[in-house]
Amino acid sequence: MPELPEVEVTRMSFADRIAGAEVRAVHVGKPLRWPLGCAPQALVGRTVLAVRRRGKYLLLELDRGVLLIHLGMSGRLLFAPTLPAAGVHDHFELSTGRGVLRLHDPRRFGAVVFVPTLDDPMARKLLGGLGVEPLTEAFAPQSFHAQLQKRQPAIKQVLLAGDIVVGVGNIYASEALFMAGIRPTISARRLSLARCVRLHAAIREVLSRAIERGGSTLRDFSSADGQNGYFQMEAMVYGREGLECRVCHASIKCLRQGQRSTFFCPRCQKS
DNA sequence: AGATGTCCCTGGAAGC
DNA sequence: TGCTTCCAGGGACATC
Repeated sequence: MPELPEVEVTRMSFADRIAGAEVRAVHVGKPLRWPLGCAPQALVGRTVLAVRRRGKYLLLELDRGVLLIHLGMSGRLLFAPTLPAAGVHDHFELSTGRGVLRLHDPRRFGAVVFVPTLDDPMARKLLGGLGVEPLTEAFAPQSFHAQLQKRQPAIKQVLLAGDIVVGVGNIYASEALFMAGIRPTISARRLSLARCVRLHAAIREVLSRAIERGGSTLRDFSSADGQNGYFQMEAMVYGREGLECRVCHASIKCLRQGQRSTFFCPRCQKS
């Protein structure tokens, strides 16, 4: 399940290599989450200028237009000089002068959408509601606190919504809340400034550490250069229901919030 | 408008 | 062993 770290690691693994490449052919497999938004053939002849990231979206900037790529939860990008013939789960492929970029996505929650510019309505729909980037200066403790003050739902769900801060998915939300000592069920508006400061730091810590480790959470994650240098994350709480807390040895609990599983330590994390 | 629930999809695990 | 059922998850969308 790619969260921000996995998307960023993927980006870094091929951005420099694909920059400047001209598209020579396009292959489209089964439908993804949304239609491509242009005829595949229309991409031929365009040049990839850069690969950027916004939240969990990759932005493949072309000399004319942008391809928005989302990995959904089972998506994986590969970029290599050559690749074997496309299989049943390979749903989008750009052949370029520098290699083949392929989206492999068994569950097809992913998306590849062409937009002429980022002002395009579709681009605005997908990117417009996103919160600040957690690893930039725009993510500041005071404003984070001020935003949370306006939200009634549980802090875990507010983090997942992604409209205050992007990139914190189900796994890292549980981990960051553990690191900050905050119970996932507490209403966001009830968090003191001091606790928001700790949560802010925890989110940055968890995400940046995961990026350093090469995208850590995934059992099946590999970056676009095929490095399966993934680590099974040293999760403190995620997926550890019934096991001992690594800090206090209490039994880790699991509950459902908005159809998602949340893991926490009942002793380390206070309401 | 804010909060909550539903759905998309399929591989793998668990249950019978 | 082979079937069925359940679960995972991001996030747009529908509904209250």
